[in-house]
Amino acid sequence: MGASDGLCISQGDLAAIRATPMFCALPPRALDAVLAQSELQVRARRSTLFEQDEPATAFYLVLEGWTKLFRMTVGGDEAVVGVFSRGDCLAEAPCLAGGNYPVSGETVTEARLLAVPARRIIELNRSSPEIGLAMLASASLHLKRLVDQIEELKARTGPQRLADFLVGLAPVAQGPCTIALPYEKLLIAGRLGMKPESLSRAFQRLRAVGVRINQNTVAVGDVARLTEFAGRERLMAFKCPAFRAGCGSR
Amino acid sequence: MGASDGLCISQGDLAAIRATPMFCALPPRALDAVLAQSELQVRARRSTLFEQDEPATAFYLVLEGWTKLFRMTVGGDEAVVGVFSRGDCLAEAPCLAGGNYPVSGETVTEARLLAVPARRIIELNRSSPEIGLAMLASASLHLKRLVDQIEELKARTGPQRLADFLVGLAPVAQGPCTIALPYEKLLIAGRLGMKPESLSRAFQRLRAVGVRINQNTVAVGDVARLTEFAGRERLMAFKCPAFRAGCGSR
DNA sequence: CGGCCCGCTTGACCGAAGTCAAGCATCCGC
DNA sequence: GCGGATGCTTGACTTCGGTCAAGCGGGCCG
Repeated sequence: MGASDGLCISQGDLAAIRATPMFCALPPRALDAVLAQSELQVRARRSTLFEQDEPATAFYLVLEGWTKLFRMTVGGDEAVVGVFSRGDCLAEAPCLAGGNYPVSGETVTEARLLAVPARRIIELNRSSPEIGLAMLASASLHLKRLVDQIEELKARTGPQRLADFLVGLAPVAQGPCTIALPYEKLLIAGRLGMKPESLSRAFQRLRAVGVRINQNTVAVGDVARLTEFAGRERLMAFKCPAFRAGCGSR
Repeated sequence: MGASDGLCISQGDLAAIRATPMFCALPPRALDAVLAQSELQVRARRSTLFEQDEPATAFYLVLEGWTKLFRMTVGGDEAVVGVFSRGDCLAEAPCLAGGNYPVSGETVTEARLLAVPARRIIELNRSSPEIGLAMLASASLHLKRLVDQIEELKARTGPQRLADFLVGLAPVAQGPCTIALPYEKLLIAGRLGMKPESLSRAFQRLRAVGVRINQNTVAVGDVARLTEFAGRERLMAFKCPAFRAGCGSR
């Protein structure tokens, strides 16, 4: 809350900030003005950033660690809307639009964040209108991600969503690789819209397309094969004899 | 494409435009400037507005009729992302952010639309920065709607989603009412993330909470009861003996 | 009028995924 | 080391919802 605290941002963090869709188009003077208003926060795991339906007063840029956005459902379990890491921006749209947060936000690991107060940014918008467009660009990206998620939920099975998730994590586009799961399986399950039990079984099924799992390390035989599996038409994936054949112990 | 065509907008339409989250905060001079650049379109049913992955050059404001946003899946069927009517705004975020359309847009009935070219708006943003914030407000609303949809898909059954849909259409918050379905059942099914067959069955199940359907007219016994059903915890809805009892022919 | 197409409903069937319960490993404090 | 919490996996069972196929009713055209 201190006013002009000597906000000390490392060179590396600054580079990350500048790479953001939200800040990349900003002229340096405007960026400095934004940073001068912001606060660097270090948060423990499971720390609440904001809660759904609260008035949106600040948005966050993740510098290190992982955070999630989610909704509590009537049943008491949470519907995860997104999981974010370095360079991602949270809740900027409702914040600038002057509404309430449509979701709750929480850290899932220890995390370093940049908290940007809304009021000041709105004022800044008057003097440098690029800010408005930059935020719109960021919001537009979020819209796209949500649409992606809706499409996945509507048109793909659990194992396919998992395959897609792994492909997104893979360092190469084809050939073999190993992947370290970035956060707990419980959260991965939430992110993919299923229960932990289903995630377990989804991993089992992916053995048929060359995926081995051990603890939180995943070995992929061929990323291209995974990609193809993720995109294959619903159900066809399991009806096809070629895949059925690979299902036995091996 | 004619330049300064005598863009003739009725008083009623103008009122609708001013009621939009996107244009309501705009000073009259800026609004005039926007309208001067825009084009009034009358489209037949099933007319394509834009296609997914095309560069976004214009956004649309619906003045009359219905339009939908959707994605084609690999399997060939479409995942509906939203259905819009008078006063709703389509695709403004990617348009202003200078990206591609993340979805396809199409009219589902004959429709009257205002098409707003992107380039000119971006220029206008410089002289009146409120435009940026206004668009952000609109984008923020869309984000909220998408999150709502994700929550529904993840946490609710088909009949519950249908109940929620009907509640949104009902003119009262409690007591009996009748509702005319605004568009074809096929599209309703898509909007709710299910197949037409499942929609039929969902209507059947809602008989147990006092919903009767006849052609495209729905009679609701008590909207409050529907609302309660929509929010009830997953599965509980069908396990509860009180509801089971009402399931027989009656 | 008769034929046809289309949108919708119904029934039979099946696969996907949630629930419940048990089992197992790891990590932690005492 | 032990007891307990936590997170993950497995199995048996159930329900939801998709698929396929048939049937029905209305509108349209020849």
